[in-house]
Amino acid sequence: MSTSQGSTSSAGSGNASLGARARARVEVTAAIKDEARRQLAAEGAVKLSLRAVARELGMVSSALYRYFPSRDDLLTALIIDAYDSLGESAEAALARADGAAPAERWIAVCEAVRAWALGHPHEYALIYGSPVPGYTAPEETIPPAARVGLVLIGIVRDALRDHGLARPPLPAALRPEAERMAADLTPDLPPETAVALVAAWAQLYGLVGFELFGQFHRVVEDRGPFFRHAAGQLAHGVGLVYAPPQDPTPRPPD
Amino acid sequence: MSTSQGSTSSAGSGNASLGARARARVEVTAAIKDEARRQLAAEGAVKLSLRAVARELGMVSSALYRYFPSRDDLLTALIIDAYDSLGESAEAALARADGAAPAERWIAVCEAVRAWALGHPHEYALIYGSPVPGYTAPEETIPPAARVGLVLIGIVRDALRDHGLARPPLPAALRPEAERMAADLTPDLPPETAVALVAAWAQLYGLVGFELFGQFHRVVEDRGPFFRHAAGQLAHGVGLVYAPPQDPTPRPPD
DNA sequence: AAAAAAAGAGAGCACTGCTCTTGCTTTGGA
DNA sequence: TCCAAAGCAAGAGCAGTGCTCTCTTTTTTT
Repeated sequence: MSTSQGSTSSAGSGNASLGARARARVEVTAAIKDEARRQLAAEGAVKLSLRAVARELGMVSSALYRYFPSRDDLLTALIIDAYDSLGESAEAALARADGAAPAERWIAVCEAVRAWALGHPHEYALIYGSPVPGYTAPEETIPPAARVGLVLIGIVRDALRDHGLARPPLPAALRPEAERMAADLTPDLPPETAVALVAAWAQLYGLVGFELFGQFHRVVEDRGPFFRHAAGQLAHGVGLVYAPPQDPTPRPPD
Repeated sequence: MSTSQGSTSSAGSGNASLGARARARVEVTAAIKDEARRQLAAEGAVKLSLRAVARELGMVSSALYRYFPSRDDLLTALIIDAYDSLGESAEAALARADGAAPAERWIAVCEAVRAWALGHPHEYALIYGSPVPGYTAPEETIPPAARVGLVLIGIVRDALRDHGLARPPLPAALRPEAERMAADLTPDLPPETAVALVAAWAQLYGLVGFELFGQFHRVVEDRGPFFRHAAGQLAHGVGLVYAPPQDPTPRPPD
């Protein structure tokens, strides 16, 4: 679960070749991020206070600005780490499900996302909840944010190769956009699948968010089985089910 | 779109029978809410400042505490209004789609939710985004929060009565919970439908949230048709499609 | 060894939510 | 009608925030 999340994030690698000052810098930077992550996990992004972080680290608040030019930059660093941690969880789940049927692999990844979200609620809220107003995600968050999506795409790609895919029909109004999406995201997948995949991707976060943010309170109680079932339906929606392995390109049903 | 949203929310009704003081109170209360809503729409919940609201209204900040005992209480009032405004939009859309096929009515409501969200992004974030940490939604937000859900349930209920419903199979592990959910939420709908409905409900907010919070940036460009298609797939998922009108209780397919 | 770059410390600014005390005005009962 | 009680506005003040300056110390580079 907490694969790369804890402790001295990027400091562990080879910093022996660095001077004392540079080494201290990466260590202090990591310490700031760790303490900030602690406060984030404990109290949430809104209550994350630069002054409190500095206080906890025994430094004065202004010194912290040598490492992060603003509170938003600190948050951005945490966002990137959170995306990476979540992506790593998803990738690990996929690796563990190696060899399973496509729908099972899909469900495994969905459940990994859910588990990560339940284990890191405030970090999940930071990356998939309402963005802090006035804060616009900078470019460098985009690649880590894409990791889970890439995992899902990979599952579908493999399924197409190994088992074939059901292809839900597409309304005419959506066809141009669908082809654009397919070309941009998944060059080797049919447009119908690209659309279904993106929709399922978004819907997955609807399920997770509703559970996490309390919308299922007194509505869904036994949430594990419910989620698993819903994730299976999502898999079905992208065409991931029970297509005969011997027919690599089945015609769309109906 | 902005049906009950603007201006003097609860003040418009009959307050002629009230004394001058009481009348002033409802007026000031409404003015505070209106100005707060303005700031919320402009800057988001985090930047909503009691002092700024008071300043704008020409009063001193401490005076505002006579009307709302804390910032959270003001936010709660705004949350309730937002839920009601969204619910009203959904209900109005349903009314406009009167007579249409069940799936079309479903899509109309989904599109109303999306339109409201796009028109009131910060208010949407307030109610469906990450809750402000440390803030737990009080009881009085629950009924207004349920309005959209009730609209969706109504559509499905009508569809079952008038056209019949496809009933997706349910895994055994989910059956007890499904029956509990059906009994609590939709006494006249089958458990399979209750589960599918709740899942679709959550997934709808995944679609809306991803669009609103920028996750579709450079992924989905022509979002209107995409959303309409996805909403139609959700309708399909709850069994809302093309069942022969002459057979009121069809057996589940498969 | 001298110059330059980096880092920490502290004071200070403008802002926040919230509390407390001090007066003023409206209200309802005697 | 008078008067106490309640409601309300104002101001000062507390503890906290992000952030920016200046000044001093430490480390690195030339």
